[in-house]
Amino acid sequence: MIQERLKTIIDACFTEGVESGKWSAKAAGKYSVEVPKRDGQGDFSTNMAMVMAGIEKKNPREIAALVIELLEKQDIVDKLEIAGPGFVNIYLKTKVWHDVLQPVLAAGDNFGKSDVGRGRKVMVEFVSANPTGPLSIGHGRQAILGDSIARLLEATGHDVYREYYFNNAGRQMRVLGQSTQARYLELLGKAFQFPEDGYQGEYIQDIAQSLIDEKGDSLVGSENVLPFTEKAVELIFKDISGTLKDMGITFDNYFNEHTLYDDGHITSVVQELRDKGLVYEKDDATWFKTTDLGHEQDRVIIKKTGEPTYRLPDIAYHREKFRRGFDWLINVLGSDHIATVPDVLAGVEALGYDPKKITVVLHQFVTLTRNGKQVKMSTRKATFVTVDELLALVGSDVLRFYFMMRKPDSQLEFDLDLATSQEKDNPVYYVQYGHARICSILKRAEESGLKDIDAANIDLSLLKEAEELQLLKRIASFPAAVEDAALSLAPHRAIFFLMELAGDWHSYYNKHKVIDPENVDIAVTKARLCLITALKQVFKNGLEMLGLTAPERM
RNA sequence: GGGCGGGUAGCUCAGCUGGAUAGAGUGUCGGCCUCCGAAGCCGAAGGUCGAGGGUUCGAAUCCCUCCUCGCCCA
Repeated sequence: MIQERLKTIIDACFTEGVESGKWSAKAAGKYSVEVPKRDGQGDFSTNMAMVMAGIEKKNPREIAALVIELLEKQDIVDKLEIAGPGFVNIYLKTKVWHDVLQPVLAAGDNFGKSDVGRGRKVMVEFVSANPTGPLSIGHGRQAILGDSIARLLEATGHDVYREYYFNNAGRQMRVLGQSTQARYLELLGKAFQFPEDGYQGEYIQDIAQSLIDEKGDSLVGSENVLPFTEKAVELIFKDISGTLKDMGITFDNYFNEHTLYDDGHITSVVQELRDKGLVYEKDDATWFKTTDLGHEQDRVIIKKTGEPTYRLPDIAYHREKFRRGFDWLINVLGSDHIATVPDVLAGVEALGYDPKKITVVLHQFVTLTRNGKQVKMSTRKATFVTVDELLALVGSDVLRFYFMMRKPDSQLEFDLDLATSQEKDNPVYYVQYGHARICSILKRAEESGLKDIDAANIDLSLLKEAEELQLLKRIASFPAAVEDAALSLAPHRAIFFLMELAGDWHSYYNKHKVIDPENVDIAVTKARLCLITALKQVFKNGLEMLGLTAPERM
């Protein structure tokens, strides 16, 4: 909130400098206003002079002196200095920082939210796991990543729609049905043949058992695998959505690939591409002429068996997304799906849509370690750890926090021993404890008759400790941090903000008393209560924005 | 062979669109509870930012080559 204000002021000074002939307009938009990394370099600094010096081949420190001439007239500015190679360090009057509290308290639960995304309709597609078994740890990362991106976009005013895309037809499903059928027969003591590449997880037995509970042995002679497949899909989906719900994740829509066939979108995509001369037949297969679109080779879209490859429905699906009126399409995918991306982009572009409106967030895998050794996972062999198991061990907050903590590009190592045996050292508690600690103090304040603190009648200039100013600055930077995390599709940055916020608070707490029974300076106490009330709001908003709880007691 | 993503402290990882003396957590070592909650705080030690070259006032960040790990494609 302060930084934006300062940026506006600096931009005005830049323009003034251009108009008065101090420098040219070439550096417009190229300089930045930043928070310096270390103390003693101002509340903010700008590299404007160095950028201009580079363009105009002049001495940066001389230009910096000209910049200072313009900035020192600004009323929020306290002190200016030229530093290092030509930075202009800016110190603001402390009143500026005291003034941040009242707006925060007035905004309440809305503090940190913005409307930069207003009017922008965005779909986040994620999870999209076919119903062949419980969600694995990799799906868990994707679910949490996608959901937290969606939440951040909502917080910045976007109109967000969450969608889960799946396919319950095809070979995978046939094998699932056959596996269930085999277990069904096995449980009834009949002869059975388990498919060679069948699903070996115990959940298949559970599904078979519930079929027995419902229909007894009436399906023993069935040559049709469909009843088994349908039951399996039904129960697995129920399980998946239950798991998602346990993590606070819901979808606006589950989109079945099959509707693309039923509604004729598959054939119409082929026809449309054919009309554009981008489809031809060769070796009994149908090809998409991606070489015309700058790719290395053409791709098969319909195999000689008549079955489409995955590319075709993917293209048709994305055309539907565009047709449904979304301005921004975000696909959260595991890095193993990277190969599908270029074909889809080429497809929608050929169909006349703008591929730049699609952003693919690729995330690397989760590696799981137990006893210091990596655990190998496979869905089919059922040697995986499920999200359900992890949730039972550590709960939603810890799992979400851990999975949000890393940027998508990084492989994420999830140490089972650490998550289970050393819960107390978990960073999520560090942040939540910060919130609980404030609640505890506020409760105590209330018990001593200090309530209904009204910022308007409190002398906030009494907040002059270095730690207090640090907290005020951190609080003021919250909206920008949210916006940055949201627009960069990087939830981990929001997590880091919260950890830094908690660090500032815990340090302050250990150094200064909010309520000091010995030194009963009621005015200072009131000012500090005002500060931590605002701080509590930031903790709460930040945590809840990311789907985490803000506990009052721990 | 090609594509994508990694390689930063003992370990797990931040480091934004190139900025000042490269950071956090954890681990190790040493301190802090008569005091608003010690799930906390303070301090110390710990680095050839995978290697080499280039671009420039300035490179962990951008470009090239190579090494290495993961995933995908042929």
